[in-house]
Amino acid sequence: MTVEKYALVDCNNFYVSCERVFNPKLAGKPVVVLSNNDGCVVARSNEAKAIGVKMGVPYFKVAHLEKEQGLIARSSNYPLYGDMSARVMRILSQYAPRQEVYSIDECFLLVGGMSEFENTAREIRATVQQSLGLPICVGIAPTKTLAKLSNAVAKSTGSLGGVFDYASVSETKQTRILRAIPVRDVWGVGRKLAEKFIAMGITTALDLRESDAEQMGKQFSVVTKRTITELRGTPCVGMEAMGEARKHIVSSRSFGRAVYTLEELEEAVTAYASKACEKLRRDQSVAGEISVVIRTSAYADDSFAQSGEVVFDSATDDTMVIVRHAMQALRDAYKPGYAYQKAGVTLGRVTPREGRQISLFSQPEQNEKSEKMMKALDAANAKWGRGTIFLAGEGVEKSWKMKAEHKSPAYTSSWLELPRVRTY
DNA sequence: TCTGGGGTCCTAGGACCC
DNA sequence: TCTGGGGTCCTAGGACCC
Repeated sequence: MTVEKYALVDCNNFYVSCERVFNPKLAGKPVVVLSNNDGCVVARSNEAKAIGVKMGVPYFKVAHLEKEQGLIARSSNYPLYGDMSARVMRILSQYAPRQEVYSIDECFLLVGGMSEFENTAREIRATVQQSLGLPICVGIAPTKTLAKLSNAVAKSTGSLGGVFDYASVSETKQTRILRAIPVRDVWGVGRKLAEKFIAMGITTALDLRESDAEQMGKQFSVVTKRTITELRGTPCVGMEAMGEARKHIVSSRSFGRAVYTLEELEEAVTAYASKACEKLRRDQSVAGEISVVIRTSAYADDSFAQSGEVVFDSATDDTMVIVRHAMQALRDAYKPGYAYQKAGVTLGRVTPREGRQISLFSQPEQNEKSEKMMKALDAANAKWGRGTIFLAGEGVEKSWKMKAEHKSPAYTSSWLELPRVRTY
């Protein structure tokens, strides 16, 4: 019988590491990458962690560290991170029969039948460092939940050299490891659950492992029961199939300043809906419904949010049709007199394009025409860069656009922004 | 002054049906 | 005024993830 074995490979401080690849001056310094709109800290170098910058903190609260401690902030550059991610994942995929890309910076590998994956993991680590300049860590264990924890151990214990195999240590040692991990740090235990667990006296990963799985399952949910079972070494969360299309597609952004008028909201929502449609077509899907949300700052005392929805007669991927529905949904939601800070568009009832239901009332010529138009639009934007062709409704000034004041160039995905190499 | 964005899954409860 | 029981489906909302 083969024992299940999972490896979780995770890039260290991924966004910061990507920035450092193209800007070596950032090495060894406290660096953070900010969320869209330069709002919150979403990635930190070890040096930034060391001077006390917390994950998710609003940047204005730590900006004083620029002067005091030499903290460096970068705006997020998702085209760069996405491209680097694809390169890492391609390399990793070569080392195991099955790969599940779990997020932009981590993936699971199913390494069940492979003996001694630990050595392979070290080789992977060296390869990624050598070819991309990105540091990674690998956790290996009989379940995904334990692989996540093992990865954290690999990351926090310098002497391990970035790789830790849970099964390679004694049960006593395993118990000691779990005792040192706060229950909040277990995969699947969020803030709310952690509060409840702690109130029950379950404060560590070990406490959770030793709790009554049946009883906890009844009291909370099957998710909790699965987590407990996985902590005991019995896998219940398998590998997800790759390439399944999303069921919802969201495009939302905060504005760089407050927005009051319907006209400006129309521009923003047109832009967001167009972007969602691009994702939709890339997935080879069609959508049957759109909802538009507009909101004021969530942190204001009188915060206000309203949404509108439109269900389509037939599912479509046509930007112009969808934008028209989006405008309807927006007008349903809009109330004058508010300082809007954010708008978002969600496409719902998303299904594969193949085998979709065509409305009884639509004309085939119409469909063909729209298909050609969308193909041309996507091709132009792929060739000459996003935003080469866009609907006039997006507006040209876009004065509501988000802030990105510390942005690095799109080194790997735009011909105009390639890094320059100087020789002497 | 300044607080992200994009997903998934699970559950409870209502609607509806026989 | 009295007034069954059980099943399914759908949706909204909550919790989680990175």
